[in-house]
Amino acid sequence: MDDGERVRPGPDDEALTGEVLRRPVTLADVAREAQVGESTVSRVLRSHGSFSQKTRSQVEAAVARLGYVPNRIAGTLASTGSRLIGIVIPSLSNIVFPDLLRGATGVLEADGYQSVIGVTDYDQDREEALVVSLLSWRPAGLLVTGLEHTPGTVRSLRASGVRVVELLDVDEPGLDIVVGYSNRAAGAAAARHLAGRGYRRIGYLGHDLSRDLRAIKRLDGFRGALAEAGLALDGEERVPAPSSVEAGRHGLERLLARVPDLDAVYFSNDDMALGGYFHCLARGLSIPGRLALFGHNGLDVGRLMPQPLATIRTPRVEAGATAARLVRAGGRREVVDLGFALIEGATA
Amino acid sequence: MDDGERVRPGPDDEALTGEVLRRPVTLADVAREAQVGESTVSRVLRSHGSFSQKTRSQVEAAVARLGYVPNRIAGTLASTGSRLIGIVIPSLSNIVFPDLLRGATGVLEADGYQSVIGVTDYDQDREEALVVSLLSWRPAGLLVTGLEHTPGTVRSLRASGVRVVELLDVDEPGLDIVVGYSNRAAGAAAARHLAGRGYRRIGYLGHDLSRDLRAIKRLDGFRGALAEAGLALDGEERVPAPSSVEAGRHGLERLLARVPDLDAVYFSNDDMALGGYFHCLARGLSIPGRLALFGHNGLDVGRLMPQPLATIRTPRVEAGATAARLVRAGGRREVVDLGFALIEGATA
DNA sequence: ACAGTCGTTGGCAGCGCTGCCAATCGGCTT
DNA sequence: AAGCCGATTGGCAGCGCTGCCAACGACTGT
Repeated sequence: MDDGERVRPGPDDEALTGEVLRRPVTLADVAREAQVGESTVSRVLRSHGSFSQKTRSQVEAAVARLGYVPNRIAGTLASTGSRLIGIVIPSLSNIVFPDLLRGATGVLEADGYQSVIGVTDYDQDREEALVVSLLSWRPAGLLVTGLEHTPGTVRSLRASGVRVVELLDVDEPGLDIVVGYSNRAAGAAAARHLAGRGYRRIGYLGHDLSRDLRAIKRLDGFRGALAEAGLALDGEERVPAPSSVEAGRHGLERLLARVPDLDAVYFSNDDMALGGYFHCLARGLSIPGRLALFGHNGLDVGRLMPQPLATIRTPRVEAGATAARLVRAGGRREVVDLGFALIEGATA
Repeated sequence: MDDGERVRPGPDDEALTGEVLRRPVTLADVAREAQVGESTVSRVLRSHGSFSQKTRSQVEAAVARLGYVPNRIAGTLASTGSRLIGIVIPSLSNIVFPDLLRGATGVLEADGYQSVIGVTDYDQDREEALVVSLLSWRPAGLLVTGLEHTPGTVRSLRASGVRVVELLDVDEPGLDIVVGYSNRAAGAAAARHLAGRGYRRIGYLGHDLSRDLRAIKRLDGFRGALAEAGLALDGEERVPAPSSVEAGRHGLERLLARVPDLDAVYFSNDDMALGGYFHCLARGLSIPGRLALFGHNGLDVGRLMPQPLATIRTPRVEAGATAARLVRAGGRREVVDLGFALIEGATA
C-alpha cells in the first residue's frame, strides 16, 4: 500500500517495532487502511450520516485488522457534550448508595454512557471539590445526593449549565431535577405506625447525624407525628459514628441502660436496627413483646430475619434509574417523588 | 479592556446575554482577563514550570472572577495520559465490590484521579465491551475483577498498553499486576478448620456459581482440604441465583431437607451464611451444637451476630487501595497476595 | 562593556476527532 | 440531451489545552 509521504511512523510501516513503542492507532490510520476519508470512517463508526454498505465493511475490516479503539477524549472535544455522567455519593459503606449506583449504571451503560463517581464521605466541602473536578470532564449530566450543598457547589453547578439531578430527598426545593422521597414523611409514617400499634414509651437510636441531613429529617418527621399523637420521645441515643450494625447493637445496649422501660425504638436505618435486633436476641429480650423495633430503608436482610423487620422500603435503585433517565432528557425542572412503602414486618 | 479583534463572542463582552447562551469560559479568556499568555495560565493552574508570585495572583484572580473550570478533556488530549482510572466490577449488590471501590476511590481521589466504573453483572462478554468502552477514555490505568477474561478482553488490554490490575484472586497467572488473595487457600483453610473441630458430616451451600469463578475456586480448595482430612462433602446445594441472605436462608432449608444429618455447612459467602443463620434461629436449631456454620468474607454483620460468624476475612478495601496505588506506579509485573484471616467466631 | 545565566513569559503547532461544506456520481425528469 | 436531486464522500478548520522553543529582561562574572 502506497500512501505517499507520512509525517510520523504509522503502525503499519514498521514491522520491527515492539508493540509498546508503537504509536496508538488513530482514525486516520483506519481511513488509510480502508482507503476512505477520515470523515467516512467517523460516520461509519458512529452510524451517523449516510454511507454505502460496501464502505461499512471496508471500514469495519480495517478497524478489526488494526485493533482500533476510538478516542472518546478527542471525540468529546470535537463534538459537544461527553458520554460521561458524574455521580456524587456520600459513602460506599452503606448499601444504600451502591444501590443508587446500580440503578443509575444499569440505565447509563445500556445507553453507552459511563459513570464517573465521587465519594464525599458526607463532607460538603469535599462535595464542592468533587463537583468541580467532575465538571472538568464536561459531563453530560451530574447526579448528586441530597439537596443541601455549599454556596460554592451551587454556583459551580449553575454556571456549568449541566443537567443536575439531586437524589433521595424531596423535602426542600432543588436546583434542577429532584428524584427521591420525603424523609420527613417516612419518619412520620414510622411514628404513626408505632403510635397506632399502641406503643407509648418510644425511643430513638441514631448514628452520627451531624452530616446525615436526611436522617435528621426523618427524626424530625418522626417527632412531629409523635407529637400529633400526643407522644414524645422518651429516650434518645446517638452513636457518634457512621451507621452500622455495630453502632446499632451497642447503641441499643446503652439506650436501654439509660431508659430501661422503652417499649419501642425507632432506628436511623436498617443497619442500626439489625444491630439492635442482634442485641435483643443476645439478651433474650422478646420482640416485639418486650421491645418493638422499627428501621428504615427496607434492606433485604431485614425481610429475612426470623421476624421480618418493621421498616420503610425506600426506592433506591429506582431513584438511580429514574435519575439516569431524566438527566439525559431535555425536560424541564421537576420533582419526582417516588414515595416509599411501610413494611409492617413482625418486630413492631 | 481592549483586546482588538475577537473571533467569536467572549463571555466578557456581552453583558446582555443570558447565562445559558454564553459560551463556556476557556483558558484563553482567563489569559486575556489576567493580561498574560495562555501558557502562563496553564503553568500557574498546574503549578508546573516557573512563574512569578505576581503572575500567580493575577491568574488566580481572573479564574475566580470568570468562574473558570479547566477542561480536562482538552487537557488530556493535548498531553499524554488522563487522570481517569477505569474500574470494572461484576456487581454492586454484593458489598464486596463497593468495598473494593471504596479502597480504590479513597486513594485515587486523594491524588486527583477520577474513577470511571463499569458493572459486568458477572458476564465476560459484557466485561469485554466495558473494557473497550473504558479504554476509549484513554484511562491512566484499569482495575478489573478476577483473572478470567475473554480472549478479546485480553487482546484489548494488551494492545492498549495501559496498566492493568486484576483483583481479588491470585490463583492463576495474571496479565500485569495482580492484587488479592488465594480463594483456593481460603476454601482449604475453612475445610481444615471444620475438620479440625471434629465436624464430619459437612455440606456446602452455594449460589449460582456458573459465573462466579472465585467461589468455585473456594469450593475447590475446600474439597481438596476435606479430602486430605479423609472427608468428603456429604451434601451440596446450589441456589440458582446470585448470592443473598434469602438464597442462604431458603437454600439451607432445602439442603437440610435433603441431608438432615449434616453437622456443618460451608457457605459460598457471608450473605449466604447469614441467611443460614436466620434459618437456624427460626427453626430453633442450636448453633454450633446441631449445626455449625462457616462463611466467607468477614463482613461486619457476621461479627455482630449474637454468635459471631466463623468466617474468613478477606482484604477487600486493602485490595482496592493497593491496586489504586500500584496502577499508577511505574513498577513491573507482580503479584501481591494480601492474604486473609480466619475468624473463629462461635458458629463453628 | 560583553557574553553567559537563570527565571519568566508568549507564540504556536499539534493531540484525534467531529461538523460543515463542497465535490462527485448515478439515475431520473423533462 | 441538459438539468436536477439525493446519496455518498473527502477536505479541513477547529474543539481547549499542553509542550516545545524562542524571546526577554535582570543579573553575574570576567
